[in-house]
Amino acid sequence: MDSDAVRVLVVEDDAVLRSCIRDGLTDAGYQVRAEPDGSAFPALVETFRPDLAVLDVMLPGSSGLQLARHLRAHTDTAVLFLTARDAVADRLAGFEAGADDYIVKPFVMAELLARTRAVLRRSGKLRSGRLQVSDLLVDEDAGEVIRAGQPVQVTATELRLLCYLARNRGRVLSKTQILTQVWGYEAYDPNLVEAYVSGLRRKLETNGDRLIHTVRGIGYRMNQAEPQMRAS
Amino acid sequence: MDSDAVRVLVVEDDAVLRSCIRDGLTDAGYQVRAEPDGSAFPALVETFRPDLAVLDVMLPGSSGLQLARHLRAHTDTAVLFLTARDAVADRLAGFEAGADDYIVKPFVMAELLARTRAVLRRSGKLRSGRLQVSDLLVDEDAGEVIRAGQPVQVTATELRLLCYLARNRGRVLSKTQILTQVWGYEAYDPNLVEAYVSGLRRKLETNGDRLIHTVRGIGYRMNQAEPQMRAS
DNA sequence: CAGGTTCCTCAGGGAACCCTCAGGTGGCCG
DNA sequence: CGGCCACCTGAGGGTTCCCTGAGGAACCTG
Repeated sequence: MDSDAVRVLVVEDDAVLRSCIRDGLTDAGYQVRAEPDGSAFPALVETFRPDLAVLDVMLPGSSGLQLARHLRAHTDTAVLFLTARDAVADRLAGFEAGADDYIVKPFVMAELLARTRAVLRRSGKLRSGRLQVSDLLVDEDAGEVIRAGQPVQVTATELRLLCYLARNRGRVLSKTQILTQVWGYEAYDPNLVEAYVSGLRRKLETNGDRLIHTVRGIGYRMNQAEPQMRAS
Repeated sequence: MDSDAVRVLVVEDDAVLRSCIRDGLTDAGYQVRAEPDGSAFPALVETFRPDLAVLDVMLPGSSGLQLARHLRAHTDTAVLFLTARDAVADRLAGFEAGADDYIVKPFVMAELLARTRAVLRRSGKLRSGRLQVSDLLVDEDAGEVIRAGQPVQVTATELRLLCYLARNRGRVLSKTQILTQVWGYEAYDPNLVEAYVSGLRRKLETNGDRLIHTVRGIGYRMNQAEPQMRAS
């Protein structure tokens, strides 16, 4: 359900180790996809769009090095190798293929997590401002709003307001609150908020459903994401 | 040329190892400053402005961890620890202090260089290789820009700006950010950035499509041209 | 030293945006 | 059912922001 989470793609043929890594990364809050081999790799990269790939070097079928080169050529995905081969030449080959880090088995999960965090921090993948409410995606870093897959153009002020609402989704926000937090005003001009909510609604609620709810006499509220089946 | 080189600050108390590292990094083309301890550290950070710091953890006087925290708090300098302590807890403490990588002695110079390159590439400090955004190809080393197969001549400043935008594609960059990162200014003269964006657009957007998007009230953004195949 | 290129500043025009206002709309309560 | 009040929304003025051509200063280059 955390679709604003950082996505990690794991490719490891050892089943025990694979589920171990998956659980560890999942517990750390990442959205994880674990594969036993690289057969579906290019397609997965397209659809899953991982921020980080944790790759075993020795894989049935194709080498992890090939996968890394594919990532480096086509994407900005970070690469972390995970291997039993401890020779210096192997490590150099890994970095040559574009790795960001290289961990030798056996390892402890804590170090994998620490290195994962370090790599993600450096590559700017630890997203701060990226919020999702149902089919609305607000990317504050990119200054971009996407509704049902379609990008929507909003102004700077509209974006600030939308971010504030999305961050506090599920809570009712008074107009005074909104004014002080979004505009920094002390003054109280409720119509300013009303006007901007109106503008946002016109741009976002094209298919009729209500995103920003009016709570009469109190303020506005943006609903939580629909209660879907929580698999995890 | 040399003032353009990547700067590396080494702090290592062992004299033999220190000169060994210095020579290796120097031969690799870096501008190196080597210190036996952290006594002059804050001043050096100010004047030398290193892109990367290679720190020994065990130092006479202050710990390398303290130096790393100082860097992390005040600068964007990358940190690479270099230590004889091989316990997992030590490594975790290193990453906790904000390290980008952690190498255990003894090591071979080739691996230090490989990891150095990986860290610098990720932190955007390395003028490495080619950046590709849709049909735009930027070769920072050769100072070459190719758009739709046709070479485009750009000046040195235009190239730096273009690289910075391409490296941070997908996110909005404020003019202040651009000024400090591309020009190194503290001052705020937005028109300087506007003028150069204007020039780049004239040279690059000859076929009408927009490469550099202006996000009014916020800054500029170069889109990462990837097919939106996300089936929700 | 002359010529060319590059870097930066300046200022005018134009467009986008922010906010206000006023009339319209719809819910709530007597 | 009628009045009141809160909310909605289209229009417009003032302002800010952005683009771009022109030009001087500084820097190579021959």
